[in-house]
Amino acid sequence: MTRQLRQPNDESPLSRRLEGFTLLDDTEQKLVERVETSPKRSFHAGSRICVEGRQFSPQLIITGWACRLTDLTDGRRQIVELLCPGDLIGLGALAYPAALANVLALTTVRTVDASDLRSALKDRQYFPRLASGLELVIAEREAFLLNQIIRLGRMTAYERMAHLLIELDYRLKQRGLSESGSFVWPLTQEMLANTLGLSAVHTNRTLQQLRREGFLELGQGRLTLRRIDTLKSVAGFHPPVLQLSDDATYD
Amino acid sequence: MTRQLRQPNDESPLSRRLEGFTLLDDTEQKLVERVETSPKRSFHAGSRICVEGRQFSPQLIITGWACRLTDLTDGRRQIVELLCPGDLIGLGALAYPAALANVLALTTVRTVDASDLRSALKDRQYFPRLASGLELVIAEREAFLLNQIIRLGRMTAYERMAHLLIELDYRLKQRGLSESGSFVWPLTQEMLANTLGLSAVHTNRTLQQLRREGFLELGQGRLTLRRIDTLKSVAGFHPPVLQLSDDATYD
DNA sequence: CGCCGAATTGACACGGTTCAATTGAGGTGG
DNA sequence: CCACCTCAATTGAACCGTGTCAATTCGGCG
Repeated sequence: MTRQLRQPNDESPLSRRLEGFTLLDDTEQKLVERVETSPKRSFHAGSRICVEGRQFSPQLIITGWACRLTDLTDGRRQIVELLCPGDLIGLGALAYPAALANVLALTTVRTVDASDLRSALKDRQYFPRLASGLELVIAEREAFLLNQIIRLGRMTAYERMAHLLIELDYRLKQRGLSESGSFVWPLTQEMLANTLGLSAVHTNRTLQQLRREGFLELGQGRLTLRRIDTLKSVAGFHPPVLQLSDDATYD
Repeated sequence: MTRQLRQPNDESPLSRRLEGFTLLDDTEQKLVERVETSPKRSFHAGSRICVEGRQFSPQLIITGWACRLTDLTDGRRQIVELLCPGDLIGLGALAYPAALANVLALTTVRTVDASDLRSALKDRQYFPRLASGLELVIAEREAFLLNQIIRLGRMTAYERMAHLLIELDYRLKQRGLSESGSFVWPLTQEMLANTLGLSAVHTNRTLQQLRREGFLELGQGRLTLRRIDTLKSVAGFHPPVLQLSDDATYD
């Protein structure tokens, strides 16, 4: 069974990610492909993929964007992280307990069951490289959570936005979903505001400033970053340093 | 070998935490105790426990406080999470790669090697309950990271501070290190500011307001929270909902 | 063509920052 | 045991980044 040629918008975002992290053997590759092609669960925009405090089965996003968010009692709302194709839900701790936050579909989202990936993580001896790869996926996710904390805690609105957009480009590129800084942009300015910890109005103004300065273009559902290198240094963005640990040479 | 009576400030903070999560069998209990009593590594206040981008071995904090932080190029600094006795460093992803952020000792810190705990997590079949307990520890840590994001993104200075202090009380109580809202307080106002994403000046003023209103007392290295229930509702604090998942009854 | 949610704009208020002094408290050496 | 040093805590005043409120415009879709 030969590997199929991949289309620019194919449906194996996780395979792509893992390719960048580690070399899987044939069995592992097949396993991931089987997971990615298994029957999809579909959620329409605005529906809840999982509910805070309720158990749920681990899932892998194949298409569409979602987010994890928390609502405060008075209507304030914070998006904790954005989830794109290739992201896993509920694989952080292995035997994940209840969902720690709501997960909301931002567009139509299709997911597959990721229990088999969880098993591979648990019984790492059977699929050692896959397990290592998934651990890097998890570690990378943590790095992005830390980024979110830095953004909200110590950056100006302008820096926050630049930093987030660069991070998104970085993440999407890994999965073959961004080319030369251009990717689909399904986010409402209100959602973006809830991600960046800003008001919708100020989000709008900051977006305009970046546009005026020629750092980004927005149109028909796509966002394009220009002069990314300049932007990166403005926002102080550094890709996370991830490497498989060599168990022997710790310190 | 009978269980020793524990002093209020004993050196088995992780055992205490795990007791609250899951019931360990004798072997597992002994394993944890062996880890906790193994030779300590000592760090003096201000020294780095691990450096961003460098590999490090997993460690368990036995005494003292530390923090994970990131420095921006221009001197701004954000503390990502505070680490107290009973917290683990470097167990997030199993085969943790490089450190994602610096870890700095805020007081004198003594740690032990936690490799054996990591092994228990990896090969869960040998110590299933311990592994489950550690997974809850990891999940709880994630919940606190999410809390940090909510605080920084959507709360006022006043709420942030109340929320953080309550969370700390909650965490320390689990480990037998806080009684009726009172615990050691080694943090400088500047460090607190770097945690809350505020300036040191405003941190000072907010602290004073809480004091004036009778919500907290600070003196000789201890912090005491008063009228915690009121504070909890002011800050909207809810303890994380953690439960061992029952693999059979997902949805 | 008309509707509705999203994007945009302007004016104003305020939470929090910055800068610059001053006070306080713990530690050290003479 | 006091004088001194240093770092943390505290205070005041001016400034400014963002939030809020309230319209208005735009854009996609039935």
